[in-house]
Amino acid sequence: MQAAGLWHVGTLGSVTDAPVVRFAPSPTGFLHVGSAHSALANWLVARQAGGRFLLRIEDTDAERNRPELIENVLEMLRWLGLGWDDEPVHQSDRTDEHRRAALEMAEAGTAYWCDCAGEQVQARAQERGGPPGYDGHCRRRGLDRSDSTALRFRVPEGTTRWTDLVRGEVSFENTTLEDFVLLRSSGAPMFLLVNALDDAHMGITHVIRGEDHVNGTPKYLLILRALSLDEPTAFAHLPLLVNEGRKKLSKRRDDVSVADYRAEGLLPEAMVNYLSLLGWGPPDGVEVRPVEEIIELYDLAAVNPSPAFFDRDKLLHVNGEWIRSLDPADFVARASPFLPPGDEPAQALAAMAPLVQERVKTLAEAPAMVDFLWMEEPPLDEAAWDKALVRGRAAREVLDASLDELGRLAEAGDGAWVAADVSDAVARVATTAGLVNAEGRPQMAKAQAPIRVATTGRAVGPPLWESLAVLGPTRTLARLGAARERLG
RNA sequence: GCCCCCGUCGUCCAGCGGCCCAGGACACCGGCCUUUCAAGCCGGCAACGCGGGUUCGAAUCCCGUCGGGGGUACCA
Repeated sequence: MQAAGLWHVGTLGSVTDAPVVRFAPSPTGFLHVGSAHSALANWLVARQAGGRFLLRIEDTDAERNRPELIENVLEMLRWLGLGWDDEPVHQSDRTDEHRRAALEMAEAGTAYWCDCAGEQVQARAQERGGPPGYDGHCRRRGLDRSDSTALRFRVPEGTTRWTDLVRGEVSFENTTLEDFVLLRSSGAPMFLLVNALDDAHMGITHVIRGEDHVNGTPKYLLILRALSLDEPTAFAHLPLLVNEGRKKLSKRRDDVSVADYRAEGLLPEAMVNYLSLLGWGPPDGVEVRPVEEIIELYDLAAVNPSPAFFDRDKLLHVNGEWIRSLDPADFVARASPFLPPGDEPAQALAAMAPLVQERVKTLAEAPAMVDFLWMEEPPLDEAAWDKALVRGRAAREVLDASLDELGRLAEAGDGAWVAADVSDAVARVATTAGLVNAEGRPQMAKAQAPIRVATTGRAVGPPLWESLAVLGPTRTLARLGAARERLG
């Protein structure tokens, strides 16, 4: 909340009191976690200060543009709960406007036409042994527009600086900036031009984006100044999200698709919560908390400028906490897309929900915890069978005694039984099978193992008494009998 | 190469000149609890890159150095 005052610093008056921010994805891939991180920061700032969070689709690259991906981006933002204001702006709709501004610069002399081919530029750079990049060859040639000329910005002398909310003062000597291209020879406007123009057009007050845009910022600023357009009141360059090799997260190497995380059973609350923790931490140290609180506490000025490792383990931990905090009915509803179709799986999960919630880190893990309840023959973990039934001590005795004790309980129970009675019966089984400790107490851990594998197919799972209570006497006894037979 | 940014436990975050022989979280290790597995609780391991300065006093300020990253397209 301390940061609230920041919105007013350097503004000219009451008009810009509430921040106007934007998320500007280019539809060249699925929304990835790095973009989501930026989108979240923008959204938080807008929601915190009663501002507006706008969307702009940067679709000016006709080559790589994949319109169908726009829908993925929007869907993921919706899933994350990062709702936007107004209709998304499509950059490609404003091309005429962009071109007009570029021509205006050509007219004013702040930009000039250049017919150098890329190879020529490179060759000259190599020849003079200097740094690669454009050398200003056409600066004074006074070329006219043609279908083989690109428009380049005439970088002025001086120093370009700005105050970054995350990084403090940042400055560039303009001599280190090359005369970059504004308009391709095809007439298509370039990213930097379009980006700056559209931000001005949309009245963006706070440009919040990844650190990879730092180097483009002086050019962005220079363009706005050449056109006498209003500059944003603040910039914030967020830390990059990196992989274990400390490299920027990339689509090729890393698991970055938000859609994939959703498919893995991450809760959007957990995703947003975890993302907020990269580069920032709440002042009170409470990490897992509702987004409403994060909105209140988030502060760009407190964001750590160094790169942050996207730690899957911690993400999963946060997700586990969120899953455990869910109301059981809500948990079942959210996990249902991960269940096989039909009423049975849903009912099985509902019957065991609280016990399952405590044991999974993702929704996708839930079905395997209760599949023995709806499957006629649950998949058998051979290693578990071998350990508990073949090599396990007194396995036959346990099964025999179980058939006996649980059979008696079933008869008394008239088709159903309760967990406490199952527990008592297994205690008697342990004693019968000789599984007792020095004090003569039944060793429940040992006794439950063969029964668990025989009835659920696995060595681990939810508490057995409750599991068998839901499974019911008929199926429990049938499976115990089958296991006994298989053992021989 | 050049430009820019960054540098506290393995990882994320706290620390903004004395409260720090550095705190929390994840991971890891041990213990307790316990019908398995989890969860929970208790405990442990583990960091201020290095060198100079400034100061009575530096993780905190300055300089340098080393290291890492990002950018350097008629991609966005």
